[in-house]
Amino acid sequence: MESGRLFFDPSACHANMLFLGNGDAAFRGARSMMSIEETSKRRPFFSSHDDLFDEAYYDEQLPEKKRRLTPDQVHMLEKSFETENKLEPERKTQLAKKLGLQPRQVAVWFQNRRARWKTKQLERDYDVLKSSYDALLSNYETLVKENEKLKSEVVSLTEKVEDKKEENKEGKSGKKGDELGSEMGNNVSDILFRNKIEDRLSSGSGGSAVVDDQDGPQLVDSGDSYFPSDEYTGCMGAVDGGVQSEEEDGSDDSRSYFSDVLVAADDHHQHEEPMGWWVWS
DNA sequence: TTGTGTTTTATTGCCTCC
DNA sequence: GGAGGCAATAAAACACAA
Repeated sequence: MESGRLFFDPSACHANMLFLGNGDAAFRGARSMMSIEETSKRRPFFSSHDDLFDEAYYDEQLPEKKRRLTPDQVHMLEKSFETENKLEPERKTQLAKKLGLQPRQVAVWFQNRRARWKTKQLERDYDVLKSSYDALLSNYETLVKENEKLKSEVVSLTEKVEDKKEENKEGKSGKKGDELGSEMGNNVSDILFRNKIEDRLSSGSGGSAVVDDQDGPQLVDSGDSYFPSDEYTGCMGAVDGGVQSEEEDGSDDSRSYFSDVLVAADDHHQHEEPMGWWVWS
């Protein structure tokens, strides 16, 4: 990208917090003035904060290349980032003074830190979505199996009914064929009805929405939500607890990176209930 | 030691907001 | 128009296996 690079000059910083001044604009204006005749001399990174102001060192090692911040500096920046991930000018100046850095460096650090946070957030969002998808898929597969089972039950009972009808036609039964058929039919209805009730009770749902083994879950528009709320909440609760962790929120905006998109999609589908579970607090 | 992959620091250009 | 944010990118610093 760029042909000439600019390097932080700690000696200049030491002398006067640098000619760049406080603002990024000043930096941007002034940066073209800086030359980059680099030396190949390098120094690892500061081993302590005091090294920053080790004049003797800079006298012999100028100019400097890019170097890492000390663990202490990083720690303080992290703490500051945790409380607020955006940087007002005053705080930037204060932090810079406190850490012996240029305000520009502090600003850049925050910018990069926000980018890292965002990347992590996307990873977390992906994990959440994937777990959610897996749970739904498994639920769907269970329902499909159950559906198959019930269908075969219906087929076998229907066959029995037909057999009985046949028997009756041949006069081997005391009951009339129509009566028997109707009786058996009622039995089938009873079984199906009971199954339905049990299904509702056991799943806690408002009834299975999956009525056919198509390519995926199909919504039967009964006026209910597509996903039974308690079932879904339970699922997401588990997912949520499992995935979020590792990295601090570090911001007042610590919600799912996808939440806006999902809510937007939700609106688009005229869904009445907010998909609150996409958002962690 | 060296090659390679990852992380961190910094720059550039574009965009938005006031 | 200036200030500041972000995405994309460069390049130094670092880690680590071979």
